[in-house]
Amino acid sequence: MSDTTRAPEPTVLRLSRYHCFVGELLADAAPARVRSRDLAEQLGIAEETVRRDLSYIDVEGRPGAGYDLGELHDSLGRYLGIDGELAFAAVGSASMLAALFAIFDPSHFGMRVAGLYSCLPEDAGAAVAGMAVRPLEEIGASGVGVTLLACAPEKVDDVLAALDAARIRSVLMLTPVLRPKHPEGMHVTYFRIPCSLKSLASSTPQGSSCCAGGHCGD
Amino acid sequence: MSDTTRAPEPTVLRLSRYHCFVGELLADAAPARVRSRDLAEQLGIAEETVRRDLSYIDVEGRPGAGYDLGELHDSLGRYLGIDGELAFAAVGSASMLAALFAIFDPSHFGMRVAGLYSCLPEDAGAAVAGMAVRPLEEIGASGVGVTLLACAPEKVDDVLAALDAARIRSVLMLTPVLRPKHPEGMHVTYFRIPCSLKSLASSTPQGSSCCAGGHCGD
DNA sequence: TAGATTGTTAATCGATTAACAATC
DNA sequence: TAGATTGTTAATCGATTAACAATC
Repeated sequence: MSDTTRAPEPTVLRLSRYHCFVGELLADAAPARVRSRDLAEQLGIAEETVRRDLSYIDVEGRPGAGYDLGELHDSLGRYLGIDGELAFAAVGSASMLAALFAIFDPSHFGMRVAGLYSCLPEDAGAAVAGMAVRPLEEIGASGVGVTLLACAPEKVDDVLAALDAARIRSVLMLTPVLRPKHPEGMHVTYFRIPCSLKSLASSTPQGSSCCAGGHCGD
Repeated sequence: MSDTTRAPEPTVLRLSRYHCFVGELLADAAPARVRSRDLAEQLGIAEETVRRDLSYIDVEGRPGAGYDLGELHDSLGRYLGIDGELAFAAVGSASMLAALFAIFDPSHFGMRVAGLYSCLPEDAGAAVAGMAVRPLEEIGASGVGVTLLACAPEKVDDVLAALDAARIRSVLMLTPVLRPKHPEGMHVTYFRIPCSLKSLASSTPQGSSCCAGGHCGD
């Protein structure tokens, strides 16, 4: 029922999980409706949490019958600022990009690669998954807002500066660096591989949980 | 001052960041002491949070003079269950492993690769960074507790089952899958690349924040 | 209508921040 | 001692869970 206040960060992360999940249900020609309980069970969270989360977006559930899949997917996408497919750029060596898209198929999640970029001269002319790898300098022309970054650690500061110059505000950072030089106003999500491995070392054997993350949420 | 209760998840994640950071300070031959304020500034958190976090581990700060770097590092490592270097295994194609260790040097974070494993027959005999890539079936012999997983999505369930059989309790999962078959009692941290990219799409241009999440914390 | 599930308010839980006495 | 910073208690903040009236 579209709460006026902005959803908190953990909620936004779950909303994007619902978006992925509902998108898959639609592709699978599943029943036309889902209940908060279904979502909750599949994603391992409480059903009250699902309803509370959905209260931030503009969708009407039907008491007794749940939510219409199509409406829910559209509304989630609208809230997340995704118009149809989410376009994003990726930066890294050609071999990193190839390895990455071997484990992550954007089309499976309703996403689309808007451009591939490398800062290595030897990657000039390379192609990954049928797409040309361009020099990083050209990223400004991509018109993209979100970027996945997996370059060598010593290049991170330069790449962030280049992304900032290209007016890219949002970056998902896979390369682990302790203290990157953070351009003003840029929103960077860090996947801290070493930190997460270390914190796993300490964890008592129990059920799952996420990143993100912090940010990550489960 | 070593609180008896177990530290909450967000705290554990920060403790592992302190461990990385203090480890780097030690390697840099920095001054022999740090104050909670220094840690807080460098990692972008409040200094009260740092002190509260450190109250869970067995270290004594000196009022007016902060913490001894060596003591702090040892105590953090002890709490996290890291004896010297943290050994971990990595699972993925040889090309994925090569790309990964090009952006992430474990030795820089006080970590050590205990073994590399692939489930692809064509990777037999391959080597990455001077280390042999072994068939996944041999992972039981590694004796390792923590594993980084970046295999193809269709292999995820099989690999998780193999890790479970090898008594590995903790996994950091890089491959995005909506609903992996989760072996009982296994602790899995998910880096959800598509979800994080989607939630970045919605984010208003502001300062940084983490993962993973969530789990990630900043 | 009866049954089921939503949307929302109130209660709980947990983590972060503030404040300050203890102390090196 | 005076100055600075720790360790801890209390206050705040925010998110999750529980409960239930509204409603399809």
